[in-house]
Amino acid sequence: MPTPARTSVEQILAAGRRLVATDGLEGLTMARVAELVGVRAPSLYKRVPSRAALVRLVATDLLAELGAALAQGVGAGDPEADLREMARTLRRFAMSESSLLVLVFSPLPDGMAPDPEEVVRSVAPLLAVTTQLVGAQRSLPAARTLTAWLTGFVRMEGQGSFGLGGSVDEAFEFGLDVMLAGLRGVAGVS
Amino acid sequence: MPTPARTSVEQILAAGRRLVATDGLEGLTMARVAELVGVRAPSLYKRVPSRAALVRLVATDLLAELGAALAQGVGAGDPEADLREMARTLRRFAMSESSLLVLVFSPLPDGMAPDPEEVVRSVAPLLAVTTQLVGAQRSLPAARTLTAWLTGFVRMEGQGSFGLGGSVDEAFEFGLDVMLAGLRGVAGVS
DNA sequence: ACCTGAACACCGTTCAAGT
DNA sequence: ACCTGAACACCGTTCAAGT
Repeated sequence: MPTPARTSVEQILAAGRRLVATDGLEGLTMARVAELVGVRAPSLYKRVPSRAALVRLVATDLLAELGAALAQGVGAGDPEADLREMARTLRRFAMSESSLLVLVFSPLPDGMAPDPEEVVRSVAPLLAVTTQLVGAQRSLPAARTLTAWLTGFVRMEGQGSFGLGGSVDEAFEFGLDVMLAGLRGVAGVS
Repeated sequence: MPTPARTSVEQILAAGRRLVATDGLEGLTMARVAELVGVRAPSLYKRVPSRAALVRLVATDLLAELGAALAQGVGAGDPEADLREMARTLRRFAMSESSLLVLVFSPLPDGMAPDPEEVVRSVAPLLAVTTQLVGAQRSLPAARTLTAWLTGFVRMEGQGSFGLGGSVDEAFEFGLDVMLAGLRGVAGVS
């Protein structure tokens, strides 16, 4: 006699996301997720193969959101303006979801890292802009330089690692100036 | 009747470090540490207040090692050469201890992050060089730009996030060129 | 077909009891 | 003074039993 489903992957995902946001990654336990969706822990395994898979689901979900935000701010202006816009968008996103950042810009145990395909997709807008800036041959190292700086920066900011005082806003804009001046410089030498 | 100590903080620290290196942070459990040092888990609490404190100890230890390596390569040449040297030293260190990287360049749960004082000390050589490059007023944002890029890069490399092919060595040297050209550029405008 | 309680092997941590 | 077994409250996960 089939009994009706009492929850769904969507509900479980939302509960997982809420727990990571409020209590960090270690706050996402199967028992607490189950409680939030109104079911017992073993039932979760009908929808999700493991806790690691659930973490991965939340991370991928978050990354897709970031990718959508990035893609939105691209297109109109010149490449430098586009890049500034995207960088600020990424930082804004990271700050608004700072408690979830651990899922996207940090190393996760095996099996919890977000879907690599989604990673590539979310970074695509950045790669498009660097191609315009430094040409196709150098676009890959340029995008890597840019993403390394960006992810390093937002992780440090989200973690509160800027402990020496001074304006973090200023440091971000300064960094943006350095990146653009530097990309201009190496592009000119080519 | 006092019984002789059967282990030490040093042994416990070494065991913790070995476990993180081989099995990641989650592989460091009190039971396994105890087994490695030849004691039962409860005895560890005579030397170390908690697992979190032990993780923090390992992280601080590792960071001190990095700081020593950085300080070593500084001094002789011009500031740009010093910076290149230090950047490569940091990357080499990160690669050689890639499995321990999670302790130094990643967000850790509260209470596990390395001693902030040690963080400041380890970064001091970098700050000294950026001061020479861009002047005292801009040295803080410059150092932040640099460390953001460096930590972002080594974390991505250690995590294997450079999945699109291409030479990672080249991307690092390219990034170094961008940073130096960029710092030169903004310094000139001052 | 889904949900449940019971169970298993693990955690970190505390503590009374031994020496 | 240090070490230990036992215990506690928690994990993730499996599974037979219920509906």
